[in-house]
Parts: sequence; C-alpha cells; structure tokens
Amino acid sequence: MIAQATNSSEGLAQKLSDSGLRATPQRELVYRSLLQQRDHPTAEEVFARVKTEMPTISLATVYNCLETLVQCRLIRQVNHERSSTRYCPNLRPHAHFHDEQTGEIHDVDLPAPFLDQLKSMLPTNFHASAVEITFLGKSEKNS
Amino acid sequence: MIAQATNSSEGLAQKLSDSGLRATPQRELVYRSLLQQRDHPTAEEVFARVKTEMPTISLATVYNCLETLVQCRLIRQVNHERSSTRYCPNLRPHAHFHDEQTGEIHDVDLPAPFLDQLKSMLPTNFHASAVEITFLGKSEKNS
DNA sequence: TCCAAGTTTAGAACAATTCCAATTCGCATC
DNA sequence: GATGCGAATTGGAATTGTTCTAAACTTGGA
Ligand SMILES: [Mn+2]
Ligand SMILES: [Mn+2]
Ligand SMILES: [Zn+2]
Ligand SMILES: [Zn+2]
Repeated sequence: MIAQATNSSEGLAQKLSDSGLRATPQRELVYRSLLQQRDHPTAEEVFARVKTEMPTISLATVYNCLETLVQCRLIRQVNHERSSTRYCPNLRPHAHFHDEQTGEIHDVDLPAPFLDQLKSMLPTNFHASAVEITFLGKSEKNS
Repeated sequence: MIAQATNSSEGLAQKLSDSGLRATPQRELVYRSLLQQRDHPTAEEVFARVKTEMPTISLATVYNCLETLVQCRLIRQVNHERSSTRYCPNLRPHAHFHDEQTGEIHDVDLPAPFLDQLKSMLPTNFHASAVEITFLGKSEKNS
C-alpha cells in the first residue's frame, strides 16, 4: 500500500528535506499544534499554544516556522480583510467560511469539478493557477 | 425612463445624504478619481492622484473618504494577502484576477446563477451573505 | 572533533492604518 | 449677512502585525 499523506509529523521531515531544510523541534512543534487544533489560529495564537510546551520559543521563530511551512506547502495562509494572517493545515482544495458573529473560520470542501468550471469561466487571456473562495455569513451552532 | 445608477458623481450626493453625510469636495474628488482610473488603487495611490487636483488634501482625509464611500456602498475594498487595501468602484458582482507578474488586478464578471450555485453548495447550517472569489495567475497582454 | 551553514532569538525597524485634538467648513437660524 | 454648531478635514502621534538584523546557538557531515 502506498503511504498517503497522513497529516502526521511524518511527512514533515520529508517535505522539509525536499526543500533542503531541517526538521527542527520548533518546526515540528508549530506544525503539530496546527494539526491538533484546526481552527485557523493567528501567529500570536500559535505562539501562545506552543509556548506551553516549549517556553523558550520566540514569536519571531513562530513567524519563521510558519513561513517555512507555507513555503514547503505543508500549510496555507488564510487572510481576511486586513486582519492577522491565519494558518491552515488542510491541504485539500477548500473554501473558507467566515462566521461574522463569532469570527470563527470553517473549512468548506468544494467539489473539484466545480473549481475547474470556475476557472473555465475566465476570459481566454487569463490563466489561473489558483482560486480562493471566501464566504461571509453566519452559521448555526450544530447541536 | 428610470434613471439607472450612472456611475457618475450624481449618485454620490444622493447615497451620501441617504446616510446623513455630506457630499464634500474631498469625497467627490476621491470618488471621481476611482471612477476615472479603475485599476484598484491603494489609498496612497488615490492620495497621489487627487493631490494633483487638490494639493491641500491629506492622506488621513483620503482614508476617511474611502471608508465613508465603502460604508455608503459606493465602492468596495479589495484585499489580497497582507498588502495594502485597494479600492474598486465596480458594484456589479465580480471576481478579481490578480496577475502575479504585473501585480495588476482585473475585474472578472461572473454569471449570477453561478454565484447562487456556489452558495447552495454550503452545508445547510451555513448561511452566506457574500462570497469573494479571487483568481491568481498570469494574463496575456491583449493586443 | 570541528566547521559551515542553517536556525533561533530578542529587540529594533517598518509600513499600513487608525486615532487624536485642533482647526475649518458649511448649512441652518436669527 | 452674522452666528452657532455639528460635521469634516488636517497633521502628526500612536498602534499593530509583521519583517529585519545581528548575535548566539545547533547540527549534520567532513
Ligand atoms: Mn503566500
Ligand atoms: Mn469591509
Ligand atoms: Zn482552511
Ligand atoms: Zn473590482
């Protein structure tokens, strides 16, 4: 059986070394914290979370690690208006739903054919390499 | 014949006074400059453009005017990643295509039914009031 | 064991935006 | 046509999220 990306720290060392980078304790911890609590935290929130486990880590390092993970395509940035960048370890193609009441961000999986349809809608002189879709609205608590 | 929104400064005074606000020279100028050059300028760019016509205007006022126009729904903010907010006077529902080479932003009109389809794709506990769609890619110069 | 390159760190710097307090503007009333 | 008053503008200070810098630390391999 071919190992699928298991969303655990295994893929981390691999993808990092693919880019000629090291799997440091800080990078592993930052990545693990994102997988553990998939609520699209900001850098400051990640900092607060990892500090409990590694009290000496610095905010600059958290920013560095996050940027590294983004570059290795292990995580993605999520931006909304001008507020702090948030981070998402969900690598499937998906949209983001911003709950305007709570500020929470939820992942919304979208069928791949739909995204293709969307790209095909562009004028012929536009060639899209990526599409970002963001919903704004309110979500009912699910009981 | 019923006057349609004519994208000229006429609608401005109306929509402003609807919100209990005045149509000041600064607000009119900022709005006119956005209509004149529809390239999604930043606040600083708007500032540079209007200064040629009103050398005494301040950057703070440009920010104030832009915010006011957004609140009156005469223009819209366009954000990408964490770069400066840009402003768009196109009120039709449309997506934005970011040319990664040039940094230019182009409006892409999308069929309304498509946007409805998109919203209908959400889980039933999500109620979207707005959708934002951003394409990234390159565009060929049209001759 | 030692080295060079990679990484982390604290704090300074930066850039976009917002805030603030003082002045100016402009409609309404006298 | 002056006066009053809230709205709007202004320059500069403050804020905030992020990046930069330079020094210290770590590590895999010669
Ligand atoms: Mn990015
Ligand atoms: Mn807005
Ligand atoms: Zn996500
Ligand atoms: Zn636009």
